[in-house]
Amino acid sequence: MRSDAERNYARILSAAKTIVAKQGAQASLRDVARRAEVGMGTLYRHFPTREALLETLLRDRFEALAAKAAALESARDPFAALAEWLREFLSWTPFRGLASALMATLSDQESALHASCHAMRQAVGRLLARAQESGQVRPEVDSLDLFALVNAVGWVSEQAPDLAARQERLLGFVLDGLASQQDDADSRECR
Amino acid sequence: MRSDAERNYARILSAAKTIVAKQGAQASLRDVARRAEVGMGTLYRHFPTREALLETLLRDRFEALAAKAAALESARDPFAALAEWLREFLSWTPFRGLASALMATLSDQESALHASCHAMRQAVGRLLARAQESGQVRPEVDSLDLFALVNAVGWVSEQAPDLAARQERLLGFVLDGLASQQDDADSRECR
DNA sequence: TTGACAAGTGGAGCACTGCTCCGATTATAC
DNA sequence: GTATAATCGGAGCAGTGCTCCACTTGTCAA
Repeated sequence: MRSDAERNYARILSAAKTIVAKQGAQASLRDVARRAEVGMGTLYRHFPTREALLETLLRDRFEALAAKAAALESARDPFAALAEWLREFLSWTPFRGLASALMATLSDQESALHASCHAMRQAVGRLLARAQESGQVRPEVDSLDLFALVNAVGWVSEQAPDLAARQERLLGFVLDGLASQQDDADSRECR
Repeated sequence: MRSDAERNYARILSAAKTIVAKQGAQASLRDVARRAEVGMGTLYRHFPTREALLETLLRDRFEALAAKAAALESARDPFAALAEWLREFLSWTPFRGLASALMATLSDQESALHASCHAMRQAVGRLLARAQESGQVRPEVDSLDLFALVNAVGWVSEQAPDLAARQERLLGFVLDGLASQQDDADSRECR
């Protein structure tokens, strides 16, 4: 890559990081270009779609989360490991619209983000399987359920500050819902 | 109201219903005006904000849901009543972006939608309280938790058709998470 | 050191958006 | 039939995503 191209690439990424953090995933790309002191053409040359830009911003973190999941696979308590990973996942909210972007990549195989978080999803899938094998999580839960619900909690947190403050609590409810249940609806009534 | 104004009001609402169902809450208002065969000025005269338009589209349904909640207050099994209401709530997905719009109204007291669904939220709050009094739902859950989680499930369903197909299932997990828990994390490990 | 030239740049331009404004129109009351 | 206030419609403004291409510039062989 030519040296000026490399410089611009870095400038764009840096500008995008700031602006996306402030305005969310729907930030104006013109604003990004402006802040990077670069033309629209240059921005689109380096990042042909908005998603490509977001993917580059997120890639490192996805890899780190995948690694974290891999490390937790050997933890003593599989359920606690799963819970820890989910908390870690949710603790990092770089911008509004992340949850939505992540859900969109599930069905869009072409998307840059799809490939980028595939490894992460696989790794957390193994965490889930371990928790199920140990009998701590309901067997009918699959990793799509898990991913959808944790993103749902993330989405709620994006909606308002007072909801973000409840994130831990909501995740707790969801985790309890995924955990193996001793009672069914009928026996619950008898308590 | 002048007769031509009344006619245009109805035309706009009818057009909005169709277009919002197709394009979601972010539908182009120009499209709505075009379909209603009305100028932009006319549309904005009747509905000064996009929210005002959505609110009018939703109002009837909110009232019906509030009534349904009120009716369920005398049900025999409070938990089943709550579950039934939540299922009813989720069964009606008039357009993409509804969940987000509803969450936004929570913090925005000025919004037309805020007033419009206040009664509904109060009614379902009473359903929740009954289920808690009967010991079927954890006492620490409040109606904001409930509203947030049910909207989160609704949001997930908006993201992809195969996720919409899991709506019942996801709601089930969430409901089990809100239900009174017999076991804590330690005892779960022993099973 | 100097061209040659591909690689890279930047911004004008198009079609769209939300929203405002105001001259033209029209339903209605007298 | 006319006065007039209510209503209408679309031009216009500032913004958006994205494309296109004339121009500039870094690189490298001569």
